[in-house]
Amino acid sequence: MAEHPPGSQDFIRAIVSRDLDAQKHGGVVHTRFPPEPNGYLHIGHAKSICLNFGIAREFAGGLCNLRFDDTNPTKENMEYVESIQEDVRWLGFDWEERCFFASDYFEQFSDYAVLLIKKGKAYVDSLSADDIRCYRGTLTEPGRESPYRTRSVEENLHLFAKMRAGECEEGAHALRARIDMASPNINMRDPTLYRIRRVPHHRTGTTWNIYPTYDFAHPLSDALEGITHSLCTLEFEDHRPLYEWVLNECDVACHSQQIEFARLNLTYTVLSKRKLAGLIEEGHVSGWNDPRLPTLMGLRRRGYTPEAIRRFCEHIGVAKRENVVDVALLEHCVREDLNARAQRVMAVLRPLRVVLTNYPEGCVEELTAVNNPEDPTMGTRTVPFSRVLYIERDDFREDPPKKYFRLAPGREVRLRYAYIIECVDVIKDERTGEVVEVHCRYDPDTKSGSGRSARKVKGTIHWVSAAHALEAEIRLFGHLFSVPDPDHEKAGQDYRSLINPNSLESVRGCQVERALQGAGVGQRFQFERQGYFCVDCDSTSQALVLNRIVALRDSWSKIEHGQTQDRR
RNA sequence: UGGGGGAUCGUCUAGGGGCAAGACAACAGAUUUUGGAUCUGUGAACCCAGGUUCGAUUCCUGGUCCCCCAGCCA
Repeated sequence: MAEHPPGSQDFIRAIVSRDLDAQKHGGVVHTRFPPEPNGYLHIGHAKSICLNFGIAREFAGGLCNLRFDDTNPTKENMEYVESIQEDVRWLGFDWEERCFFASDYFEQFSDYAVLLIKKGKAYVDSLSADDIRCYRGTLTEPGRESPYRTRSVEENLHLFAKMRAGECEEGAHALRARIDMASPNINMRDPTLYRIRRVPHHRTGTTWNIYPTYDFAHPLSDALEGITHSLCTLEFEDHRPLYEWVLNECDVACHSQQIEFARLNLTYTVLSKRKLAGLIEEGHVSGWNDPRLPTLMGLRRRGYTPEAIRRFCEHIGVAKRENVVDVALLEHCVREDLNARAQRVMAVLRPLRVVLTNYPEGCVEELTAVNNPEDPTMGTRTVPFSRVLYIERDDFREDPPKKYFRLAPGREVRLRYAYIIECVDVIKDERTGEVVEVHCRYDPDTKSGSGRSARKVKGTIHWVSAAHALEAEIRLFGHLFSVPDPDHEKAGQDYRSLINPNSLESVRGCQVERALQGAGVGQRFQFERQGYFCVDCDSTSQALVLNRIVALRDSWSKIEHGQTQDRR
């Protein structure tokens, strides 16, 4: 069921509801997600997937097909087909037995082309591509009719057969719709229906020498599959009259309705295939699954959950106006999801050695820690505690600023799940002045959960027992671009010049809690006070590697930044 | 200066002749053994000008600005 309250569904669902109520299309809704297998899916595609599959799921009897729009063999291949299938499945959608390919319909498309020729609605043009462009006119001037426009039906049939039989060179001819060269809509100025491409197709091999264009194949594919609502992005809006023309002239039984919506844009990233490919080719990122990329494989590797992405897609809605969604909303959605599900664990990214001078040497206590305070059914675990610990370097300041609640000389903090400690000494490197170790005294009466001490301290910090910790590499990601709208380059500016040079920081020598022992690739954790992390595919049993999915909200950093600004 | 779309808080999205709603973000407070989470609160918008109307963000007219289209790409 739609989770949208009545009266607040998006305009597409409103149309579907209305059509269903009116018993249009026999009272059913049937959508499709129609990617071209020429690249990998990104979060913008997720919006379309969630829309199409979501509508099918929400309305009784609804169905959604996966359909590969594989009409251009020069750009497409099976690797993309497989990765797209994997991504759609991962996102949580099921096309059941309805995975189709436009190439499945090539024979029927060809029959329809012949039908159009016979009706005098299509002709073989022998102008070159350049000439066709010249004849097309401009935005303000009408086009001119091709000299080949008046060929006889017989000649058109004959030439089309030759094209199909592979007897013509690429570019020698093209099949065009005979519509109106003076149309103010350029798409209606005798658009190309078929072109010659003498290259093997990833599914049909060398059986075809001609391939239909999107404008011809798409409406017919929809008709053949019984699609009721054909959802696409705004740039196809002025193709709609052509979509209608093809359906009408081919006299198909099913006449679906094309509805356009605005594609997704996200701050601090790019979503165009061209720009994403550029980032990879030029080595700005490591590949299509680089965790900084908004590709589904990148987000998956980073640790994003399908639930979070689906929730995000619900949040952003569907409308016709151009939009740029704040990436903070995406981040909010993962946090919301992972807060409820991720096991808590302590991990120190930048270790500072702490010695508890009054803690017995060689003693190890096993302390009880809660796995997820949001979900008691996740139980507890035990964490080893001993005389030498690591804490976060950030959690100690020799000269603490105002409102800093963590450790500093003479100050007290609680160690999470353990004791209150007081800093009694600071050991520095004599040459660099760097703090290398902190000496503290622990108060045995303040053991967590003992209830013996009513003492309150302002801060609680995480820690790890030096002797028991595991070492790990942890990758921190920032935005890929340093400006919120890298797509709107100022004049003379290239999006590449807006790349954030510090979008990846790899931190080695991190010390993580024993509980991470044996964690498998893809497993997610909350590192207390820090964020959500996911075991990367580079991780091995010998060398743990984790990605930071997203940091926890950090109100201290805001306070601190505010303080530094005030000091100006 | 052709055609097609669009314009509501900083962002995204609702609403539709009669109090402009929600989410994210921001800010403030409560709470807290995660400066997390949670809770409460605050600030924040109808592109402009006319017209119709008791009343217009909504309807009408005229502007302005933004996006898309001249692939044998999708």
